[in-house]
This record gives sequence, C-alpha cells and structure tokens, in this order.
Amino acid sequence: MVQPSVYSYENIIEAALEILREDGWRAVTTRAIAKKIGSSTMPIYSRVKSVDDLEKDVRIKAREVLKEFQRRPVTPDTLLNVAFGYVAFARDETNLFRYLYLERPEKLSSEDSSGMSETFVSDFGDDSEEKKALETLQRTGHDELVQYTWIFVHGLATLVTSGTYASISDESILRFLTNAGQAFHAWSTKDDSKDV
Amino acid sequence: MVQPSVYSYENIIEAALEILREDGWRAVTTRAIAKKIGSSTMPIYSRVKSVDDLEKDVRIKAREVLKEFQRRPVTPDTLLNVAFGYVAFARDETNLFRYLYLERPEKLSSEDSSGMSETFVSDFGDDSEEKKALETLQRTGHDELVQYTWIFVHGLATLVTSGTYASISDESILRFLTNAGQAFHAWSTKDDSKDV
DNA sequence: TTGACAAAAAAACATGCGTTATATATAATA
DNA sequence: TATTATATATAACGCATGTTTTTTTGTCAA
Repeated sequence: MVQPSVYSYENIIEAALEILREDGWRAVTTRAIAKKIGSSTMPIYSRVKSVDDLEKDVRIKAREVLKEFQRRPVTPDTLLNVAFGYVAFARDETNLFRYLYLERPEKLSSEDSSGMSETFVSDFGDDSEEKKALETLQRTGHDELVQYTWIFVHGLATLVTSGTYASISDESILRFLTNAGQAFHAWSTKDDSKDV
Repeated sequence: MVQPSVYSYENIIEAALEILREDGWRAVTTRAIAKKIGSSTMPIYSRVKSVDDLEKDVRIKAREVLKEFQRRPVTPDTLLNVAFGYVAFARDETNLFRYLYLERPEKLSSEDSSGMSETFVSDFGDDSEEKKALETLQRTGHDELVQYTWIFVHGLATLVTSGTYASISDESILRFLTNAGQAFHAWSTKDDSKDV
C-alpha cells in the first residue's frame, strides 16, 4: 500500500445521512458530501460507484434511525411503541420521514400489496418481539384491526410532517393512537358486523 | 395591435397541468411546456413573470380537479363523497395528489393549525353544502370524530399513492371509509369516555 | 535519495435548469 | 409598398448537477 486512504466509506455514508437529516434529499449532492467531510468529490467516486448506489445505504441508515425510535419502551405495549415511534420519527426527523415515505418511497412489488402492515415492521428481525406481536394479532383474526390502525398511524405521521401537527406532544400522539386503536378494536369485535 | 399572439395564458397553464398529471412536478419545465404547446420558451415568459408565478395557477387548477372528484355524488352522504373523492383522486391522479400534499405542500400559517379538517373542504365555497355539513358536525360536538376521520382518510390516500393500495377498487375505498367512520362514531359517542 | 504508484485535489465535461439577449418573421398602418 | 411594432424563434448566459480527466501530493520500496 502506497498511500492510506483518508476518507472511509462510513465517513461518506454518515455525511450523506447528516445532510439528508438537516436539509432533505435534494441537498444530498456529491459536492455537499465532499464539503461535509472536507475533501473533493474524488474520494466519493473511489468508494462508491454512483450516487444511486450510495442512496441504497443511506436509506438503510435512515431506516435504522426509525427503528431506534420504534424500539423505545414508551409504553408496555410493543406495537403501540412501534406506532408511536413512527409518528415521533415523523415529527423529530421530518426530512428522514419525508425521504423514506413521501418523496422517495421504494417501489414495492405488487405481490406483497396484501400485507402492507408488514412494511411497518419490515426492519425488525423475523424473531423480533415486534414482528411476533403483529403476527399474533393477525393470526387471531385481527388482521383488519391491524390494517386500519396502520392507515391511521401513517395518516397522522404524514400530517405531522406537513405542518398540521408539526409540534404535537408525545402525550397527544399517544392519545390519538390509543383512542383510534380502541375505536377500531371495539368495531372489529362487535357482533353485528362479523363479515364486513 | 400589430401581431396577434398565438399562445394564450390558458394554453400554457393547461399544458403545465397536463405535464404535471402525466410525469409529476419535476417534469414541469419551461422547455417541456414549450414543447407541449409547440412553441419556444419565449411566449411563456411573455405571459408569465416566472415559473414560481406560473405554479400558483397550476396549483389552483390541480385543486379544481380534486374538487371535481369530491363533488361526484357517489353516495347520499356529502362528507363521505368528499372523503371518497379525496382517495379516488389520490388513486387516479397520483401525480396531482403527490404534488399537492406530499412533494409541494403549501405552508399553512400556524394560526389555523387547530382546524386542519377545514383544509379538506377549503376549496368549497363558504355556503357550500360540503362546508356546512362539516360545520354542523363540529358544532354538535363531533369535532374529534371529524379530526380522526380525516387523519384516516389522508392516511389511506397517501398509502394509495405509495403503491400499497395502488389499484384499490371504489368498493374497497367505500368499505374502508364507512367502517372507519362507524368505528370513530361509535367511539366518540360512547358514554364512559366523555372527556378523553 | 529517488522512483513509482495510489490517493486526493483541481479542473473540466456534459447535461439540464430558469432566464435573458438577440435575431427573425409577420401583420397592421402610413 | 415601406415602415414599425410586436410575437416568436434561436441562441446564449449563469448556475448546479453527476461524473470524468488531469494534475498534484504523499508515502513506501528500491
């Protein structure tokens, strides 16, 4: 080895994530990354094939941040924590949320369109408490409940990023979620509409 | 008048809306508009001060398309029609929906953050049936019901644009909306949680 | 100490954007 | 018919982007 490289792949991805958090996806340019790590644009192209390629790993990093939010034990209910974390993430990391779910949503294959609620726990391992809790709910016939709840959760998170509920408190989020959950639960278990 | 102009302001706005519908906001450029109407870029700048200026009227046009969706008498319930139209608009005019609510949402003044549900009927006149129906609901103490329902509606519409429910049927939309509406209504009128 | 080679910097290329300057065409008027 | 004003076309400017080429720098091996 003649000359050790100064700027690592990790440096580059971290810098890109920082810029994404602070100023959104359109600010993530090769020159901005270079400026952030204090180099020219060349080291980036030595480590990464293209910007499209770099984006994949930035997306993974962004999802890891979301997972941290969803893992926080805010309540004893694992799935409520996942939902709360989703909304809190939208509030506190608006640019990351907008990037993941609004501006640059991943194309999902048409096959898994039935299991949309799985996408909300897709970053948790197959043997994670979160995923097991969700599957238990679905196996016990509460599939619709899960579906409706996640539509609501996603709606709330999206409105948080749009400014409508921009500075919503933790308590308000929990109130929204528990109330909606209660409403859907009561509806899904009532007698006279078994087969709706 | 020495020479009659060929390309009218209407031509330009219509062309911009067409491009927005077909290929999204980032495709709406002066050159694309010019190509669409078969001219150079000059006539555009003769009619419009700048692209930012043009955007305002394109946005108004886009909202008019949404309003057409929401006015369709799909059911006897006016507000259900507004909700249904919102989701159907997200499904059938995805680029317009994404433009209005995801990619380029208007900054709303912080004052009206309380009345987010009003934004869903903002394009209806003050004496419209739609706005009166909403106000009646709110006046009769169903403000929370309205709020929760619109969060759900917006969540569903957003998921429709993301591909999860991309080709959802009219019937499925109505089922989602009526079920959620029922659930929220039952919850908001139950006795033991008057002051939640 | 020197030569070679890899890493990084600097600069440039190609492209696309909004916008503007200049040239051309066309229709009404003198 | 000749003039003039204006609508439009053509071309360019200034800027930002991704990417690549060229130049400089620094370190190890001979």
